[in-house]
Amino acid sequence: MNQPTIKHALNVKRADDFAQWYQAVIAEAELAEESGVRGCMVIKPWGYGIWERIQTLMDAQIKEAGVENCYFPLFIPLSYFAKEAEHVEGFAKEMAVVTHHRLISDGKGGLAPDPEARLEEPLVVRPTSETVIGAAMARWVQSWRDLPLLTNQWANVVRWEMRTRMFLRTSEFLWQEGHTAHVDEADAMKETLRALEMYRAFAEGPLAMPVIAGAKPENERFPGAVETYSIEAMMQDGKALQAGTSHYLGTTFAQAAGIRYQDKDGQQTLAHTTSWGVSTRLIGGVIMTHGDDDGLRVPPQVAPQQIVILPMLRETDADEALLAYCEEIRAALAKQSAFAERVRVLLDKRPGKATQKRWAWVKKGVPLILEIGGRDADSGQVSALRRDRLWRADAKPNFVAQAREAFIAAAGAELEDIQNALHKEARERLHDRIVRDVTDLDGLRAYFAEGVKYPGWVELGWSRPTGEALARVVEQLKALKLTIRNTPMDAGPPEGTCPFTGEPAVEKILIARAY
RNA sequence: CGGGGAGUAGCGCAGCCUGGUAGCGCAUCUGGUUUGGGACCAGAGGGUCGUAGGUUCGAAUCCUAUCUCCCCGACCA
Repeated sequence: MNQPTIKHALNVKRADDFAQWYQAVIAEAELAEESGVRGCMVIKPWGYGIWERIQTLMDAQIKEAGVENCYFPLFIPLSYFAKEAEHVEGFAKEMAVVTHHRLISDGKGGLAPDPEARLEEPLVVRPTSETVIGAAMARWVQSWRDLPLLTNQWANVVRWEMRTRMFLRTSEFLWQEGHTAHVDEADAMKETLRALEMYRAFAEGPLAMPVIAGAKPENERFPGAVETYSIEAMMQDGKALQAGTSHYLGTTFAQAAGIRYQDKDGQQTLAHTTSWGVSTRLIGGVIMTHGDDDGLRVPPQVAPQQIVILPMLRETDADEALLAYCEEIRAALAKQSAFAERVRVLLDKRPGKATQKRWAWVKKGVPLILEIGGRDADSGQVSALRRDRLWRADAKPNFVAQAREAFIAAAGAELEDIQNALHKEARERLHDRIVRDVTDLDGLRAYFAEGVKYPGWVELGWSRPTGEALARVVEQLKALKLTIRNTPMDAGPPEGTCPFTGEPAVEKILIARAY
């Protein structure tokens, strides 16, 4: 018996070369491309459309929480950074610096910075905005009545990374950074955890990307933070991706910027601040969570288009009637709802065969494709292809012919079903690949042994060493190319002893290879 | 930033060693034949060979510098 062979849309498979597959998806789905500038990318309409969906949905949630959007400058005076030693040390190695404000001819037909136009104080291109927002907060906060002060900005930031990967680590990236100031630790911590929970729910919901929320170990904290929390997602190659962070900054930045308020007793008191963010890295997470050997699969909630209609044009007089039929269906679908929003549907009228255009949309990962021909129009039907169930057992595309009205009525529910199916698949993978029976270093070594292709994560109890003792643990793990991801919020109490120190375990941690 | 690899048509590549008018496949365009599931035939268009210098009568090819990308490492809220 001949097993039918599926002819996949990509020529690189995940199992053969995951890194190359990742890049193939980005190229073939037209998400982004190289820009000619080191570490920077051009985000193309389909990729940016996903980012806009992320922005739209998350911005609503940020506002729901009472946080207001602002915009702060791209350029930060160098002296702002100098005020907080730990913070500047954390970012010093990767900052872009503006030193001149004018160019002159270099006499060889080119241009060069004008030595006469050197800035008295260099400006740093923001790697993050704690310092400049802190300075503003110091002006805005006078009284306990001004707190909490809840701000957010959507912006680009620059970090001069040594090694870049599209969406995962680029020199310039887009993000949202929330910055808040509070009267005390309790209120600031509450906000820190609110943001973390917002990210967790956002990843699990609109992105259909299961994550583990937890506290970062001391060595992975944001420079200047008292406590850092993260959500960690598992990619299909078993590596962890830090997909969002939330920091309780204590009074570190309040001290540096002078964010003080007069409390109810009339005392000048330092505010407690937080910061939290997610970035275009989320798109990298979506790719590596949901992509398959035919390209991307975009969760319907963040898909720029949820349904694409491909008329089977034949360059005859019949085309006009077919397009009219398709347009009726488009208009009817656009009135349907999914996820409490209008369905986003595109009638792709571009000339060309439906069969050719289909594969472009498959690679882009649009959740539903409708191919409609004259016979469908005559019989009042549509042929629907779900991106998450692309192939039939006989290795042909899994088109399902349905009565037009029935399809339209069920379209919203079907999109929600696709969203759930993607989430379920990813959630099962995550849960299957977190192992809990590894209790010592040999076990770790065996689990993450070379040649084991897609390991997952290990959850184990440890004694939470600090300082030098923690540094030794980090070294040991580094030798195995492993990192501590976080202490899951809901892991429960640990048992036994710490595999690193031999002391009683006090909490559970996740250990994984990471992006 | 260290080690390795690579930049030639939109994409994938050959040509380079041994210098002599730029090639293949896919895609694109035109015509024809087909067409309810990733069509076929014929013809055509498209390239400052990453960039800048140098050697040479002549450079994709040799030399130098530089930019960008990929892999490994270091680094990485």
